[in-house]
Amino acid sequence: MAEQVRALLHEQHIPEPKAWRFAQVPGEGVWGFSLPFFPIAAAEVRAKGLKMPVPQRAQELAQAAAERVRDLPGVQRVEAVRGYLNIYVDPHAYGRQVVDTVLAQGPNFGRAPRRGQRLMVEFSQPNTHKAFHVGHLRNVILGEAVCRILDAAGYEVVRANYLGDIGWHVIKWLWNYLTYHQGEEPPTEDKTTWISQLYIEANRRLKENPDLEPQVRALFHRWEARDPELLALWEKTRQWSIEGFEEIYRLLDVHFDRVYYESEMEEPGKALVEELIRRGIARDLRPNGPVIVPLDELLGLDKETYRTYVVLRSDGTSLYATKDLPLAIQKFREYPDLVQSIYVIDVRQSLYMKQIFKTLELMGYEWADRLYHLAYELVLLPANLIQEVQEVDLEAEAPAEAEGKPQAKAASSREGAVLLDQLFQEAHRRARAIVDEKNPSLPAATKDRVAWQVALGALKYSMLARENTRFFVFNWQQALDFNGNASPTIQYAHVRCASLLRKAGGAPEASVTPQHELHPAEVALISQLAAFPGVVLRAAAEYKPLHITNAAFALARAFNDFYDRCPVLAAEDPQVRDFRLRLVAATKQTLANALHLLGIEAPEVM
RNA sequence: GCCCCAGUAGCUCAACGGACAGAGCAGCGGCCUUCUAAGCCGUCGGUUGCAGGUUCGAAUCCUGCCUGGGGCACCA
Repeated sequence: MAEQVRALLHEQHIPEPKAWRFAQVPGEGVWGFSLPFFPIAAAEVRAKGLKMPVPQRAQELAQAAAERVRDLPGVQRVEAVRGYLNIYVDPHAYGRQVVDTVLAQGPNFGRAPRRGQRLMVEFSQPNTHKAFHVGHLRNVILGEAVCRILDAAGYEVVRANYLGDIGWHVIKWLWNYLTYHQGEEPPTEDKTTWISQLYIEANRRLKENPDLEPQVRALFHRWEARDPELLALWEKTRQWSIEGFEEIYRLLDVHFDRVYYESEMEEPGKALVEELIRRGIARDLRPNGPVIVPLDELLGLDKETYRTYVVLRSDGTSLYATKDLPLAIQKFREYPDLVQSIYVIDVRQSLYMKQIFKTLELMGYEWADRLYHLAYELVLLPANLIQEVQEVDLEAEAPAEAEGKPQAKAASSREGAVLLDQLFQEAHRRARAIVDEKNPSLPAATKDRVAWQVALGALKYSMLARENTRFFVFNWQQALDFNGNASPTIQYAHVRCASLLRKAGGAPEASVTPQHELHPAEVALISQLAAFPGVVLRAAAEYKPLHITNAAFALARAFNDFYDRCPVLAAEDPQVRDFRLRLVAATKQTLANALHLLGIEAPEVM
């Protein structure tokens, strides 16, 4: 269709507008192409020196084009309005085509052809021997959604995790365990909470009694000396942590293809630092200073840009910075064909990430320009939760906020509060209460399952339905708001579709061309379906699940509107009924596909 | 001091340089003997932080400023 119009315009020597939009024309209940003629008009006025307002010339051009396009096959109506050429296509043929496409492609609707390109997404990156809390949740949910979206956009995605399995926090935990909990085992369920309690306890003991610190330092030396007994305990307890994480990942429906360990990067990292020094990229200031990569100096930049990258402590012990270099290299060694290596990491690490990338570039790795930092903002805790946090937050410093200032505090890794288990249980409790209220006749087991689908969906959706780089202020009410622009609205639309299809015994398999005059609600719904594949590509290109949540919500709203206005089962004309049933089936499929990209389940009943 | 991000309805947020800046929540008023009311409709609500600039056209791009948050050598 677009091709035909394009060819015709070309034939008639009418310049072709640059921006092609296939969309509903504002205010109209039908759809078509919308072409603005302003750029051409502007160019013309400039070139020929016409004394004429651009909008007027645009309108003239649009009108001229309209005359030519009018008789094309498939074109139902053409109009030139305020400089736009609107070409309306035959809604019956188009409606059938959209519905047929969705139903033919099924779960693949919205999925692009395979590109034969692989990329890696590193996300989650929890520390072992520590809590996993709401602050970590956004990372996991975002990372997983981005992976699913990239996969749908045709990439082969390698999901990578990077476990912080060593460092002072681990040593502190081990010290507390050895000294006060020798021989204890975690519970079979919710290991993470147990582990995190021991960590909080370790911090409390050390804060209350700083004299104990030499014990911890002594333990660190035993670690450095690779004391076999300590190593064995470390491995065992680390495994508990990992099992705890797996519980959470299972619940969130997240998996990883490759797990890297921080502890494995320590030796290679130190070796790399030596190489950097040898090659004159790094400067060794030991023992009076650290090993640094003076990036701005090396690049001859007068203005502070990359600043100075510290790669090794003055005492020779390693930093995160030491280990991130070999990690990046290891990834490309294993997967040389990666077209991109994405790091889902807190926006505060932006400068640090740039330093890593630049250093790798200076080292001559040709893939350095394929590294990408996907930044996201923190989850904040509002004032009413801070109190709760502080009760268990014995490591963080007391907040010194002024009176009257909006109080929000980052849910940083030091804080134990709002653990995931607590959050999930509360979410489930609330969702279950609503299921009981809305649909009391469901069997208890079904109610329970639906409550999980709704609860997790609401949490995931609330974190994805905003710009990655905007703060997410956590509060129970909003995170678990089941109305409006939230996942239950979308799930509910899916349930309504399922219900209609159940009652009808499924949708007709054969293609149906609607003969009736389509209701504006039907047109709007079909438009939403047609837009979905484009939205997926855009979400992938920008790494923004937000586009998917917006599209899913718009689709759910369009469906609810349709549901309210257009009888399906009760339609008098069997052909209308058949077409609408197929439309319902297509909507159900697209809603399910969209929810899947967000990692959210689509219930059959709720 | 340098750098990054944000500032849009009372609140939380959308909006590919394009048509009248849209949703949800909260408020008010309607719609369930009829396909699940977790829904739908109506209504109220805006000088898109300020001032310039570019453009036929700016919430969007550029410059400056204001406000808030964050980052800047051995934390992770």
